[in-house]
Amino acid sequence: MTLSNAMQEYLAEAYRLAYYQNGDPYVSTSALAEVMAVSAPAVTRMVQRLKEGGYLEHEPYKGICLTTAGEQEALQSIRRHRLVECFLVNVMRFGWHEVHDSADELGAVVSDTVVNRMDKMAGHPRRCPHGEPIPTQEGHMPRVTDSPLNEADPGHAFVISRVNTHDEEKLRYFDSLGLRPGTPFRLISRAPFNGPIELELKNGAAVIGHELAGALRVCTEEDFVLA
Amino acid sequence: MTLSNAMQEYLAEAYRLAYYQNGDPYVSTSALAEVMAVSAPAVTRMVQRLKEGGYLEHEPYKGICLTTAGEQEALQSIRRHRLVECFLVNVMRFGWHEVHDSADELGAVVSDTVVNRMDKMAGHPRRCPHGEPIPTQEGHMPRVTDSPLNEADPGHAFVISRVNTHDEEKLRYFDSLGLRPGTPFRLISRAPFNGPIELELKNGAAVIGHELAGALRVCTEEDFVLA
DNA sequence: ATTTGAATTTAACACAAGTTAACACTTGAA
DNA sequence: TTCAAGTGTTAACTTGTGTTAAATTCAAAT
Repeated sequence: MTLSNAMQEYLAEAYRLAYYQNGDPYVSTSALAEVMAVSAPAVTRMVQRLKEGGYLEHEPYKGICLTTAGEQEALQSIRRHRLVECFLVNVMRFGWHEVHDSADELGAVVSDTVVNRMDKMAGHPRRCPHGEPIPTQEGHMPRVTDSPLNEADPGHAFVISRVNTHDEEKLRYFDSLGLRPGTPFRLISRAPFNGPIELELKNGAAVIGHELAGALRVCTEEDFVLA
Repeated sequence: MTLSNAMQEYLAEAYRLAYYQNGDPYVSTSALAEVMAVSAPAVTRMVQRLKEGGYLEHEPYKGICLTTAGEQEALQSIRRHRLVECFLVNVMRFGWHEVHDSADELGAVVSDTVVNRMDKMAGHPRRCPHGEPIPTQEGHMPRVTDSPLNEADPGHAFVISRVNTHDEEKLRYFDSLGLRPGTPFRLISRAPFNGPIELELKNGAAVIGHELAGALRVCTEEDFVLA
């Protein structure tokens, strides 16, 4: 069976959801509907088709779980998307906070030849502009070790690892504060009861709310370089 | 009314057909079906929808004819396509003979922002890699004056203006002979009865058949630079 | 002037992907 | 233990784009 673009997108999103919700590998169909901005029944039916193709398991009323084949398709799709993002930012000089939608559209159509050329021109990046790791051509997703900023230990030095939102407004705000993947900083304090979080950047301090901080994942300087 | 990608493609192809078949402005639906690689009824129905939108006139059993609105849409679409081709060739260093299909897919999805950036990075080109003129952002198609190589006067100097085929094999062959848009040469002779055509290039001679020569359009050195 | 064959249009149907509305399952609390 | 609330699935319809088969129109040749 040949996978349509829509099918690949479903697989990719399912993978992303499973990847973030560490623990059980099941993803609910409604979560998928949410991220795909689509109705729940649409998801259920697509899930059935993908199941017939052997790309996932479906435990009714419980959730879905990608098979190896499905995972591979998802990884190829994610790779395309992230490399396109890198190309748009590193080569075409768009802002890292404004490329997600364009990359979505382009990622769906570019041929492997073009993607590989983009990869080369972007300097064989290891992470996308939002800090997410880029799967290898062989379909392996690098592991990253990081944690949400609102759970990190005060007093230590960190680096922004990933910025985990596609909300354009939030991204612009982070960018304006100088908070981008790779930015080093020191975590001064985290006020109790989900209070504000105080950071010290290279040039100046910054304070952000607890919730917003949840979108930022941080790690140590050494951990930032991927294995 | 908002135009789907398919609609834009129909308009663009209709424009191209009308542009090449100088003389009457009517384009037959079967010609459209041919170039779109689609059945005739599909064309007829789409033509009706586009007519309702005011993008073309339809004289049943005779052919279609774009309105000003339809022409503008077509030109925007053609512009996108050709700029993407230029970007793939000038910036990403693909061969001019291998980019048509990729450009088709990409041209359908890139946003205006991205196209304009591509335009800039490609050096604001005046012609696509096959020599076709690029419509302006305001929707004006530059006129080019050239004629088929198999009708040109022997003994004079020319420049390849356009290479008028998408057949990958032919393009590769032209490329291997050094016959590309912009290549200067002298037309030595044209054998009678549609016989072979003899050219003198910068480094060496070349001989090509009458029919193949029909795909090459040539002009004088001065005419090659667009107004 | 008819006829006949090619070109064109109409009609009927296929299929992918979406929607809303109605029905089915699970589960926590009375 | 049962049942109301919330989730998940099935069914029926919509839209966009394609198909093939049948009918229609045009025009050229007898």
